[in-house]
Amino acid sequence: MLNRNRIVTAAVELIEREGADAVSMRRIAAELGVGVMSLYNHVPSKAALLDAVAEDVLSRIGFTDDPSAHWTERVRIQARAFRRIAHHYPRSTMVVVSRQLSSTAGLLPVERALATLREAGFDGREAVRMLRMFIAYVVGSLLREVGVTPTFAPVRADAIIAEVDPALFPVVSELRPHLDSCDHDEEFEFGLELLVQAMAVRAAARADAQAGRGAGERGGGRAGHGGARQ
Amino acid sequence: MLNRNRIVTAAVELIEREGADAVSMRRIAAELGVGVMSLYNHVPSKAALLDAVAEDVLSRIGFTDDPSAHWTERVRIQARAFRRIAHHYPRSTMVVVSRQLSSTAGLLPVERALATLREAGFDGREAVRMLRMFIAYVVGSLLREVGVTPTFAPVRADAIIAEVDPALFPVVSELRPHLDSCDHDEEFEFGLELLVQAMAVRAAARADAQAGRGAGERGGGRAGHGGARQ
DNA sequence: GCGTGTCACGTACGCTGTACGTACGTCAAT
DNA sequence: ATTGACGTACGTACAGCGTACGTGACACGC
Repeated sequence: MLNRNRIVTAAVELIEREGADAVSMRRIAAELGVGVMSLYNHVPSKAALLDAVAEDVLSRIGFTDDPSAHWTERVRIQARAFRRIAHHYPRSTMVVVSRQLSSTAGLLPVERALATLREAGFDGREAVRMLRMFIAYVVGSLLREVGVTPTFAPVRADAIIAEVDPALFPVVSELRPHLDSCDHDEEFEFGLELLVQAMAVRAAARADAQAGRGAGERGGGRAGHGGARQ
Repeated sequence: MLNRNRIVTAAVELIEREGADAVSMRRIAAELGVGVMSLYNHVPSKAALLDAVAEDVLSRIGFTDDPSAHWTERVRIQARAFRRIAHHYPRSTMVVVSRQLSSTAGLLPVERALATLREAGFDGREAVRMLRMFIAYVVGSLLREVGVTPTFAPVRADAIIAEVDPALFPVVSELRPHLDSCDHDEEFEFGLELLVQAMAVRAAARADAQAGRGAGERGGGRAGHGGARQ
């Protein structure tokens, strides 16, 4: 018996196996051993099917939230959970990312993330902003890692190796070794840590401000801010 | 006379006017008043044409680099230049982002960015990492802004407004006003500022470490770090 | 038995990218 | 002046696409 779930699963498998370009209704139908039009009894259109694929992948994000952990660690864990899924379904991730989906799938991650941020001491407005910034970073990173980089990220290596003119691009030329290689895990963790620390500084600044003016001038967040601005 | 540039330009215009889905070789040919196959005298395939589109858009990034400005401000300016282009060619930006291109177009931005980061005091390895992190954030932000959000970012607003169950998603439900609205400029600047500050803290920490151990324990970046970690 | 629904299917239409053959310039060598 | 090569534009043709539509097989409450 054909049903929506079987179709979506077949689509995900096909995407991972042969890439998003290989996906066609005929191909999926063949994969399932049914006629093409039978699919349309369960899925209104190909676009809707791809939306369902995105939703499906997103819903697979595993949550092992540990409420006893420090909020900074919980943020890291959630970011890594997202990333793990993307690595498990790399090609489908591209579908997720390049598709505007309006469903409530993946709302659970948002709920958890916002709760964590509220716990960290941010008000609603700030929590949402932090979340959006975080998602931007994670999504951007995945886009690079998963192979569909905007540009120049891990760089095509060998292909261009001799093409860069040191006179025109001295810095790029000098840093080529670092540009050519890219340890995705390290890079991700580096940015993650930077972001978490930045958030923590903000949180500390908030706490200071709320704790009253008296001790407000102590070193911590304040000095960090000053150093940053000048 | 037909040539590659006219074709690429027509493609970009068509994408912006009617969306990437509307792009077909026949459509572009019609737009230029030529036969379909004539295009193939100047462009090897549709995929190559889209690569050319990406390259073209990327090369339009305007650079008003001000070497006299503080490096933090230069970072902001470069990020905003990237973003401006994306807003000028929103639909083409999606093409840029969802396409692995290996050309050296857009290498100039990289050169400038790396130079700026070196100037800020980062070594090669760190500069590259900072750049990658930055690109990830900017690209992720643009993906959200340009309309093809991975998920839940500005949220489809009205459509879901009643759908969220406050019992299941208390925090999302509570923060709905903030989730529904999204001032892209503000959000972008918020994340940008956070990142720049985080980078500045890192740079300051580096400077401290290099300046010798004696004054290493002074307030600034150090205290900021401490606060962040605990 | 008989409507009424659901589900798988086949056919058909208009679209796609592009391989291939053709026809018409222009330029170089004869 | 004639010839040949070459580059460019074009038309035709083919395989594949998404999907609208109609048909037939089966299960159900009456």
